[in-house]
Amino acid sequence: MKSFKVIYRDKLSQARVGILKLGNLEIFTPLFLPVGTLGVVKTLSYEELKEIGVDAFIANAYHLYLRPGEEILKKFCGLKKFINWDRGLFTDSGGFQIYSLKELKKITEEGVEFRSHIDGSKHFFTPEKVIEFQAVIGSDVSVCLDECVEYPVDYNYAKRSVEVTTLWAKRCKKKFDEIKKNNFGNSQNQLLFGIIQGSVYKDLRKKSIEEILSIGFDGYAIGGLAVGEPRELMWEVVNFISENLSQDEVKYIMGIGELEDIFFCIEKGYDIMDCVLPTRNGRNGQALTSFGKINIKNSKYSTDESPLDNECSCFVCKNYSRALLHHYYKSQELLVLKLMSYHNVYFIINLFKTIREKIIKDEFLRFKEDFLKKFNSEIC
RNA sequence: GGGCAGGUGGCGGAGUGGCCAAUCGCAGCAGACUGUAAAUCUGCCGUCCGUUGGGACUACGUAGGUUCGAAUCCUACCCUGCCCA
Repeated sequence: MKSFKVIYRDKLSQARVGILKLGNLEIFTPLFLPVGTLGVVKTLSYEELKEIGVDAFIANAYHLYLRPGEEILKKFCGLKKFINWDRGLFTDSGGFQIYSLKELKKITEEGVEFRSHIDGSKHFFTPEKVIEFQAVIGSDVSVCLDECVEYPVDYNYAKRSVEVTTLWAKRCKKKFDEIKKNNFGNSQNQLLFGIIQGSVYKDLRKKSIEEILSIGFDGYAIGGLAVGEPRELMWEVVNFISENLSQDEVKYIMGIGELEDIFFCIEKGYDIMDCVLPTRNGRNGQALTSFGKINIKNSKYSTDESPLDNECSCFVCKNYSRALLHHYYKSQELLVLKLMSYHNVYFIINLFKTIREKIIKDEFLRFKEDFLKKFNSEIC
């Protein structure tokens, strides 16, 4: 029983619209996942996420392991029950933390030892443990433990990380099947995605694709991109991977969130992406608008009566002027963090919705061109 | 009227003869952020010139003085706070 089905393919590009089945849920792709590392999309309530139209978000196993921790999640029968969220939930394995917590980790073939960024305590994560813990979390989609390497990284190290990632993927898959058989965990229909690594080296990407594909997963995630490499290089790799991955599988490109990159990836046939940018940048004062990005901290907005984006219909744009948001930001009024996050998530979720509509009408490429032209005009 | 403490860049507050255009914090100005150690981080922040190295000018209450050299020492004055009368 396949959990993913393409329902429409763009005639002019590889963009497609699909349906991802997560238990009883049916979610349309291309899908954008806001990031809710600790089980919450920072500043936003679950009611607000639903109001915006968020179908799924992604939480993080490493962070949830440190707090609230396994016991609490077991007690509440998983994260979805704990937070009372009945839409989609993805979890990341902690592979990204191998990259982002690089001073606090020690990696071996067996697994990875983290020193907690909270109290310095040591924790050893094996592929099996990460799978087991994601079962406890009860996410709809879990991912394998992988080694996300930084950029630049030398070829030999990248090669080794591909090997480790493959080795771990096999162990993850084995543990996952075991868990399914024993009916362990808090998700009846959890899926497991494999992760492809290989940095910017095409032969390594190819090797990783072949190895991960041969293990066989419910979907395929692409990791290790958008970690500092030049955009052109990233696009080249994105394109290469797309050409070498089966077009029938669901493809999840991890960590992508700049609008130009989102359009590029969708055009190349990727179905799912996630990013902290709408929320993090929102908290840092940046708003996405139809006419480009604006930084609400800038003094020029102190008297601006217009909304963040006069083409946006979110409640923030209906009720709050740029001047007011500027005032809140300058006064460190906490409400602004929510308002900015809300708008940005709304903006991007809405954009994905429009993109799906445009794909079905074979207007994706034209829409992409028009949208980016306007977005880069920066007349806001 | 007397005593004590003090007056430093938009504010707070270091400095107490050369390394001082002056630590630091705040405020201000701008930039960054791509599977969140992020309500974070970085840069600028006397004026003018220079892409950089740097240069010129004006400045530590006011006015004088000592000194090769003063925000720093001396004199007078002005002002602020506290205490006494």
